[in-house]
Amino acid sequence: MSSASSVCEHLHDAQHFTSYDVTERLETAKAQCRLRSVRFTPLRQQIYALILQANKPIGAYDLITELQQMRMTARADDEKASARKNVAPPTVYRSLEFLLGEGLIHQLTSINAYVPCCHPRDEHTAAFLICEACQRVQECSSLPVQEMMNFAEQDAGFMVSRSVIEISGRCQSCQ
Amino acid sequence: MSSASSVCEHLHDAQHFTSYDVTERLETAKAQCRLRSVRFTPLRQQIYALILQANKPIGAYDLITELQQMRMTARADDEKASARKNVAPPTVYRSLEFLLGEGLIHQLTSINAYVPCCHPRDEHTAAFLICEACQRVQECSSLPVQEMMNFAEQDAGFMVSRSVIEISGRCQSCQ
DNA sequence: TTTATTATGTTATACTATAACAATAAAAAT
DNA sequence: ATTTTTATTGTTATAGTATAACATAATAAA
Repeated sequence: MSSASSVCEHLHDAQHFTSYDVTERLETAKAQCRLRSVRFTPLRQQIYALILQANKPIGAYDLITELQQMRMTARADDEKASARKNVAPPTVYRSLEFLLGEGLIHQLTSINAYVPCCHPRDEHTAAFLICEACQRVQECSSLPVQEMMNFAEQDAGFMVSRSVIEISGRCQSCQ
Repeated sequence: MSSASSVCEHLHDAQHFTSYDVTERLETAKAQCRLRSVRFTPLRQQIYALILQANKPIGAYDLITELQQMRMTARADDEKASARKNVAPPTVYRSLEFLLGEGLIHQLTSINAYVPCCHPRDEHTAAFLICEACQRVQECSSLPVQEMMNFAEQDAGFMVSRSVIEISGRCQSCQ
């Protein structure tokens, strides 16, 4: 069985494809949140957009920096550019929590970073292949991952509440 | 196929068994380090012993605290108990690095803690089942884990350098 | 014994994340 | 429409985890 259908890269190196992708995904996310009647606020959208645009795992404090820059340039248009305040950690951590809860992003615990989810629709246990060279991340929900979970639940009698499956190394194109 | 042989709990709740175990493991580790001609210094032994005795994942700063107490009580015998200095983070982190390198312990990245390895001999990719109720950790090198790695290497063409497979939940006896 | 190497001590700091409370904005109820 | 309630964001402070850089001490090699 080919694994192609169960692997999804988060980086698409053709730039036009990437930007198109972001808009589309944002719209999809908006629709999804409307359906669930949860509030996809401007802040949450901004942070989701930043994660989508990053094209690689992005850390919370990187997001803070980027948000800060967005706000600075936004205020520069106004007269009152002096009043630009800092973005504090809770501001982004709370939105990250929301996005994680809605299944729009994944947390990469082993490298303290976040990536968009490539199948935001359904609940799924995912494994991640993290390339240390090009920073690309492949999200896998393939058979072996499910077998791992089955092993835990059936053979070990374990009731899973959270799984962290993260494999670092070099991806195919970086060898 | 039974999974019993591929699962190893780190907590043995009969106390006498635990203490015996620690001594034995320490001796085994000493022998192993002698063979490899690496230095299993007193500090490293102390830290390894603390991790063995903990019977559950233990954090770096917990180790610092315990080390500090060990040194305080040790100095209390001396006259010069006043000169007891703090144990600083690098002191334990360096020993942890050593123990990880020698395969004597594992790092649980998702909970920032460390456990003894139950098969210190051979190189192995391991998964961990972490019980959030009783804190016990099961280390698994079973088939599904190997299949995960095979999937990454063969299907995805990935060259693995590090793997983090940590599943949290409730173990069989805690449901 | 001297020299080189390895390990530990020490100080400072970076990085990641959360607690607690205040202010604001949106939704629900009246 | 206005009040009341709820949810979100701002703000300040701090907790928790880890490493850099350099000094000292202990061990191994020459």
